Amino acid sequence: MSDKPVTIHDIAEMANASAATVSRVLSNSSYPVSHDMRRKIRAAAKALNYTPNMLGRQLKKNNSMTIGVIIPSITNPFYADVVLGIEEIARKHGYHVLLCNSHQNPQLEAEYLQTLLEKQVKGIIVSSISRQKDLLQPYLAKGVKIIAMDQIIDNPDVYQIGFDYRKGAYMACRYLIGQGHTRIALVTAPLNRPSRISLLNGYQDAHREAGITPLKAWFQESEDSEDISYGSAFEFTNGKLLTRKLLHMAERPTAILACNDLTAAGVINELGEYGIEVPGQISVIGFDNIELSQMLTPALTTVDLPKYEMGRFACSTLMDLLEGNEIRAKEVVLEPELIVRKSAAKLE
Amino acid sequence: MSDKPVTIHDIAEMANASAATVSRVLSNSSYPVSHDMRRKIRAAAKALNYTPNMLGRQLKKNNSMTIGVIIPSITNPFYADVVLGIEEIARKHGYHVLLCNSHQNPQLEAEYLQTLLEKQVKGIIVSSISRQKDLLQPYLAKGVKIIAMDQIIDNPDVYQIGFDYRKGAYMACRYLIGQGHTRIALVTAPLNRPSRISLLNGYQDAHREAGITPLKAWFQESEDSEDISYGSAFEFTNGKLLTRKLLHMAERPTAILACNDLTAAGVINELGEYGIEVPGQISVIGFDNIELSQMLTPALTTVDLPKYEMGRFACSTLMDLLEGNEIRAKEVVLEPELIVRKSAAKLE
DNA sequence: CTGAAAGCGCTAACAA
DNA sequence: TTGTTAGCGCTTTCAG
Repeated sequence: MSDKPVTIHDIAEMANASAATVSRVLSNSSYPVSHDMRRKIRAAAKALNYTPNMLGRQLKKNNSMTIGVIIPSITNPFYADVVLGIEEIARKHGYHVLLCNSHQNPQLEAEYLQTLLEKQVKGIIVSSISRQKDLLQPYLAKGVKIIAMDQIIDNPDVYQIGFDYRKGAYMACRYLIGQGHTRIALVTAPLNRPSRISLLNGYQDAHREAGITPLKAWFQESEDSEDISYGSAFEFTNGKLLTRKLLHMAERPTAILACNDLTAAGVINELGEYGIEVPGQISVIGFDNIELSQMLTPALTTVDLPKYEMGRFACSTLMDLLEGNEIRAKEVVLEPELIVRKSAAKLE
Repeated sequence: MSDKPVTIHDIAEMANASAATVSRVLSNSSYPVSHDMRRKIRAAAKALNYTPNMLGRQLKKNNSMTIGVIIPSITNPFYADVVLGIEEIARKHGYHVLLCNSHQNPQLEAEYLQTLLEKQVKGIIVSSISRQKDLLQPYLAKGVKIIAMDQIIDNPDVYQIGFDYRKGAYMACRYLIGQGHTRIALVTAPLNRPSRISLLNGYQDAHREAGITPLKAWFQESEDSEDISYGSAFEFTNGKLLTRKLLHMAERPTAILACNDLTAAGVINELGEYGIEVPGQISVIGFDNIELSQMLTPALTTVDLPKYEMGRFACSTLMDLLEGNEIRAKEVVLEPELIVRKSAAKLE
């Protein structure tokens, strides 16, 4: 099989043209080429079963038409949604996406960043977990455009797009309080990200506003662990573990807010194992509104975050940046929305 | 910011060396270079904050060190797992993965195939949904190595790796029959893929062997639809719809086997809405063993398919192929395993 | 051990 | 309208 691959020179020869002319027609340049020549070249290309070598073009044009996307894990449906949005926009602009799973590993994240640069990527969308502030500086210095998604990065040259986690948690708690709940627990993964801290703030704000002081013990944070890498089962298990702690307390809460739907699934599951009815005895609210949430029994009341839209928005902004268009805003915050389903109810 | 990017020539100048020598040390060639020269070049590279341009190297070496992966949708956790496995192996070999979501769209699949080739990818792992048999032929002719995953492709030049769906369904039915069930329904997405047909065969084989003839109406296949693209909600809804049909029949089944866990989730959900207890009144068994299955209530009894392993295996084989190693087998079938949880029980 | 030179496949001045 | 030429950044003979 594979002989020497066909190049524009082969086509040139066959069509009695020069490589330049071939390039002009095959790359759809606006450069004038006679109709006849065009035809001959197209025919030759087809006859030889020609496939353009983008490496050549890209090297010449210094543009790989590829963007990099770094996320913690594609196994998390939250990110799968985001990536879908990114990809859609990228495709529309003729860009490809190099997807990198950092597996919550800062080392890996740094490595990927480097490789992306070597691959001549001109733009990167990243949901970073690195706490290292200046990790991105060398890349920015080289002119790479960077969009931070979901996780804010403290750097004036980085475009930011995220959700209002505070407001989401605030809305959820307000809702519960409105339903008569005064004993609301917060079950969350470690507060090692700004988003999680905002979430806690929303929880506190809603309580303060209502003049309620929740027990310290109702705030349950799972232990910080490095290798969360593999799958959503980790979050689920967290939800179970923390719920168990809650149930072993003298003063049980009547409602539980979880930092995400996966965790909420664990909460509900554990409550089930203790024979506690949801929402009859304890109400549960999740966060994210991934598709899982409607599949649970009872269907999960949760805070929707427009994940797909965030992906689209992040990528649109990046495209604007790369194409030299005007940018709307350097910092964008997307609004959450409370999705009322069946897992939270009025306190009797 | 971004001036002219730094090249090996800049380094050569600074280190009083030639570009050739710089290349040799920076690409870790085994070519002999004096220790002193090495040091100087390394120092210069660091001083100039040099980043190699892989496009140059790859064009020269005619090897993009990238493989392509085409799957229906990353939003389906089944594929997310597979991709994780692929990526792990690719990384180990210094390869990158260009991930493409075909969205069940044969047109898109064909486009991606083309782009991958243009990007000089030398190997592709594909879970194809195209029914067009000779789609891959031109690519194979150009020497691209292709691995078909999960969905068998009828082409002797394509390496195949898949699951024994027949056996999985057979095991599930055997189990149910062993539990006293004789009225087992099969709820499935359209039989437009070989895997689904195998699944039906397994279902039939188990029945035949037990001397049971299931009602025709217990086989419920959802309607063929083109744009399933977005998310797992589609499968879930399918499960609900088909279950509803089942429940409106005079002769209800006592057990339901679903073609995948997402569908099974829909089945359980719909049964719940009808006030039917699982597994008390109707048993349910899923397929795939995605993480969702342990989060459902009741925890789903299901047929595990080693997804992650399939990804690893597919990629290992591809790496062997690309590195010119001996290949173990052209066709590999991975074994399913029944995971007994709580959603199927003895018929009282 | 080091360097000069050619060239991977393509595009873009510049000439004709 | 077409062709010639000179690279994009890198590797790799082939000479020294």
